[in-house]
Amino acid sequence: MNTVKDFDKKEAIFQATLELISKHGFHSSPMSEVAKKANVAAGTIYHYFKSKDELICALYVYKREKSIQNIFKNDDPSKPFKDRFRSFYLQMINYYYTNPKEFYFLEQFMNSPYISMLQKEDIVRLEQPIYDFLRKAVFTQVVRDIPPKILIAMVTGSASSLIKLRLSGEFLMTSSDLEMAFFTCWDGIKKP
Amino acid sequence: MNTVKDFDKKEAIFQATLELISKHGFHSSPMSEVAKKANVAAGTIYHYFKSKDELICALYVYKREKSIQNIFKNDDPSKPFKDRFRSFYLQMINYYYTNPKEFYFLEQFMNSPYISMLQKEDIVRLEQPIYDFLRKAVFTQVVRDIPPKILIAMVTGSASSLIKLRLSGEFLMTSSDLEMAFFTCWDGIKKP
Amino acid sequence: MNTVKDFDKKEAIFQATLELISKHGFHSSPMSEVAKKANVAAGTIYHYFKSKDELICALYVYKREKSIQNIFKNDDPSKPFKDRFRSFYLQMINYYYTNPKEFYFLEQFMNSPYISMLQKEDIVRLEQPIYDFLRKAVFTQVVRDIPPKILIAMVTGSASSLIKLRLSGEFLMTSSDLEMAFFTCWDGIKKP
Amino acid sequence: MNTVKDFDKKEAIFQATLELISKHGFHSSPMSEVAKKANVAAGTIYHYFKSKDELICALYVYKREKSIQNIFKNDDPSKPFKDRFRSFYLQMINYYYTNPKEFYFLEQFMNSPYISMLQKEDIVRLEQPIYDFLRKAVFTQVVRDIPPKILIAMVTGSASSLIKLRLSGEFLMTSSDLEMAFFTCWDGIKKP
DNA sequence: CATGAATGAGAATTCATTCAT
DNA sequence: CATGAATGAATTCTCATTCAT
Repeated sequence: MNTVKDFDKKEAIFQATLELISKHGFHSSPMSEVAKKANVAAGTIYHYFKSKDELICALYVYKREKSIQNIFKNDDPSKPFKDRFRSFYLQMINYYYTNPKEFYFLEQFMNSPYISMLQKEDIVRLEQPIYDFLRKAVFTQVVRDIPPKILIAMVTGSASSLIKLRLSGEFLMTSSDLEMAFFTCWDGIKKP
Repeated sequence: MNTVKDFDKKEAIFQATLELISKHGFHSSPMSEVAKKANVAAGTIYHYFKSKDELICALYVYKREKSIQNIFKNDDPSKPFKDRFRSFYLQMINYYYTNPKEFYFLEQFMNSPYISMLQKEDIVRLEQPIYDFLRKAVFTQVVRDIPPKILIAMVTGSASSLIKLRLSGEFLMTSSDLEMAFFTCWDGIKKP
Repeated sequence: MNTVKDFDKKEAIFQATLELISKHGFHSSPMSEVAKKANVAAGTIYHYFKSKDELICALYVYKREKSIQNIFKNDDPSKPFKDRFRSFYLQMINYYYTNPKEFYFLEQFMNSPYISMLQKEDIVRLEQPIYDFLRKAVFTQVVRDIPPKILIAMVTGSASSLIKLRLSGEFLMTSSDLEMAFFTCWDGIKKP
Repeated sequence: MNTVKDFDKKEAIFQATLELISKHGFHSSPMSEVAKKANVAAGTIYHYFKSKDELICALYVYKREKSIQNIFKNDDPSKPFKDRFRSFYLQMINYYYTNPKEFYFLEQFMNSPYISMLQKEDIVRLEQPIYDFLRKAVFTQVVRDIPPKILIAMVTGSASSLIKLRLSGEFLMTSSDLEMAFFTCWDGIKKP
């Protein structure tokens, strides 16, 4: 009945799962460890989620939604698209750079068989904001006339790789590097 | 009994592992299943690989090397770089599209904690061909003056996402789509 | 709030337990399911019964008593014993045939280690009506001079098996079949 | 490969399961206890049986077959049916009296939802010997013209109850009691 | 070298029971 | 009295790995 407490527990389970999986992977993150880290009993997890798989999928949807929201939070539709895209692109890199657990978890999920457990609707819904963002730009002729799906793939794919590189620590990325990366991306997708 | 047979067995184990993991993921691909699919006894796998982790890492190195070789197999250094890059980019997409098991396995590996089990040298060595390819282009001023690492990330990241999209089957990619994708990438990285 | 409601709740718990156990067995009938089916909270069950075992035992005693009462409800001591026995035998078969949940539950209980949790007195008391019924018949020499316990066993054992057969649905039992079954039993136990 | 050893292990698992379940019931007989009692590792059980349910069902089929064989082992078709039936009936009581674990296990199984997990063919096959035995007697007019299924039910049902009574220890059954029980049964089923 | 039965630690999950509200 | 979230011990089952043959 206590919604605050409920929220706290579910949130704690999410957080613990995120931390463990982002670090150790799906199969080295036993429910017992999740429980311990979340300060709940193992059985409690099963009040909130039917199974480990369901917990993982729910966490994906939750974290995916949250990051998309965050990435678009400073979007100003009144600005020129190039500026909006710049903000989007850099914010994406920045958000995941400062939230590496989210990043590692999401990437792991998207590149594993788990992704195929999601409902088609969920996948579509999660992608919607980016889809709309880029589709409108194609429509208004600011951006190359390519199927938005392809645009999304290329833009997010290149960003993901950059984030991975940056997080790896093997390469120190300056803000000038990021600026160049943005131009590399932008010059590719803008209407030639 | 002889090296040929050994090779066959090792190859069979690799193939079985690839098929299982690409489809079911790391966990959900028990050694007993690998053995069954490879037509060898479970214990036999341990003559060729110290552990499951080692098998998986060896498979990664093996398949990574093979795909890089394949992607560069038609590279003609005498041609203009733009042509070479076009061939490289489209061949990458094509190779993984026609070898989805390899693609799914490699992506899963690279986005999981397994990647950190590899030796630094291995990682560097595997990346070397692409690194050299792009570094030279930067050096000869055909391509934007960006750290090659960043270039690699952006190019391969966008290609990966395209392959994933294409393999998902949810979007039918025509050769004209691919051509546009190539230009999108090229216009981004070429010297402005 | 009041005794009526109490009665209702206890009854609802009994009914839910009966339905679940008769269908799924003792394990596979969790208290949480019982609670759900009875429309009470899990904790509420523990106001009426100390434990699951106690609930099950109480349900046995309750349902056993009820069925014995029902089976004897048309007994007319003024009639000849053969008629009374016929009515008893056929009513037993009929009662359980029309109350299969009760039957399956009672049989499961009696053939499981649960039966040994009951107090000796309870067992004796539950059996008393049948015991008296048959003992008197032995005494008045209408029935073979066999220890009543043995008579009870044979009569109820054959009836149980018939009910099981009939409930199984694999054999359609006509009223003439039942009549013959009665004679088979009667001719066996009557004074030769 | 070692068939003798294999046999020993499977047999040991069967024996351990029988002892535990006959005494404690299905749900108080954990696989870990079975393993301990059988002197094998828990995992070993799963080499022989896919699941606990399958183990239990296999044990039922195995023990059922064995007891039927035993009950008929002294059957002499050249003798008059009455004698054969007497031997059958008393041997049934005797066999289970001297093999109480088998009896308790079989009864528990047959009166639980487990029975419905068996294949129809298995059930028919297991019953076949008794069915043939009684059907022939009906055919040759030695026994009442009742559907054999009903005969089986009545005969085995009464025998089961007698065995239960005898095993309970609350009633000391003499051989004269058994003789009377036989006549009670026989006089019921014989052609009047 | 090859086998595959056997191991047993460890994983996911269940569920009777409790207790703060 | 009633609730049902929370507990955590117990249970089933999996699977990487070993080793006698």
